[in-house]
Amino acid sequence: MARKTGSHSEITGPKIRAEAQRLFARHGFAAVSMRQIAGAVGVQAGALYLYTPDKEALLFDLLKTHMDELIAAWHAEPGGGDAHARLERFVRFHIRFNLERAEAVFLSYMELRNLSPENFAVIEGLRKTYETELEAILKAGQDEGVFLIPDTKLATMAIIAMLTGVNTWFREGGRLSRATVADIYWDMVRKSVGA
Amino acid sequence: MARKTGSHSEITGPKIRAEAQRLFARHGFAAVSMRQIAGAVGVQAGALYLYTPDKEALLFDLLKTHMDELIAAWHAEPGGGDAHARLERFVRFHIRFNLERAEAVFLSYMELRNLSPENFAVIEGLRKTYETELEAILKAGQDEGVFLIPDTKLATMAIIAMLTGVNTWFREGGRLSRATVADIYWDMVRKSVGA
DNA sequence: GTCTATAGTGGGATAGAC
DNA sequence: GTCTATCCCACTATAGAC
Repeated sequence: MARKTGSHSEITGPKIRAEAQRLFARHGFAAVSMRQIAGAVGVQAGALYLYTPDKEALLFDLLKTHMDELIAAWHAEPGGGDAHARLERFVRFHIRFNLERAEAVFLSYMELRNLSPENFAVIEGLRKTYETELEAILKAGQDEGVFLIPDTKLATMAIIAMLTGVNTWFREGGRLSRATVADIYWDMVRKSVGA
Repeated sequence: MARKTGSHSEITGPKIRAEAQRLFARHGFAAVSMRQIAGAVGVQAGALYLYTPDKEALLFDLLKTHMDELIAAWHAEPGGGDAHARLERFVRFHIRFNLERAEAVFLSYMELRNLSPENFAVIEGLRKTYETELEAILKAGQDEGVFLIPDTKLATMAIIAMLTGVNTWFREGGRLSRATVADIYWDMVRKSVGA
């Protein structure tokens, strides 16, 4: 434990990603130096290049992992039920998952500009995949006659923006609990689609 | 017109702000250099310091001006009417104004981190002022009995996030016109507050 | 696997000529 | 009011010792 050098590849890799995520979210990708990340991890800057080919690849890894986990977590939720029940599950899932990973969510909205065009396209594709999950629910509800939605594409974007917005103001220990916030947002979403 | 040097203080100042806004919005504050801004304006980097004490002050000026103009433009809108009519005006105003100033809106959400604590507090105060305008409408509607809102603070944040989200996907010449988008969003907002 | 040292580049800001 | 030139510092990434 006291030694300063040695083999730590199984510890250092995840630690680099964790500290990079924290620093990028707090100060912005361009404003954070590799030296800062190395300092937070407890290694020298050069050592980072054993784990990532360059700074942008580190960012891409964070965003890609986040999007993959988001989609996997949604697929792991119980399915079935009518559109009304599925929409409620989506709303509660989205708020819960995003609040649990506030830093990663923040990054995945703010730092897309710093990706190469190829990497940008990958993340955008995953985002689209996730949005399509919500749109499918809205379309199903429209077909079943339980929702009244003028445009399902716009409703998809509107609902996701509204739900993701919770991350910008929610503070642990504030006036409302996560559960209460989710209840209230579900009430607004439900009404907005005419259910 | 052909001379390369001379006095242009009335042209150069606004040009610096315009190019800085464009570049900051496109690449991010930290990723844009003073040399880049100067190049876009057509002057040397040193000349920028006749117009701004430093890079951060340039950013603050852009954000402050935007927030002042947003609030002034809202106050210039016709007032009066019941809460239902005032909410509709707010929804249409917000979408229209934000689409007209997409770069400034983007900056005012993305680059707050790069302000000093004092300057950050100024912008946040102005944002709060604007949000309070919407909250007052929602409270009035709740009192008049025309809205059914579980929590006016949350509804305020939800509606603003939803409306501002239009900027992330709207493209001129796309499937829907601005007017149609505003109609659809107004429909969703109206329903979400139980009107 | 991590270190030290450094190459090479580019950053913000300033001084002084014109 | 703008220019050129420059100070000083920080950055990403790499080379080579241990």
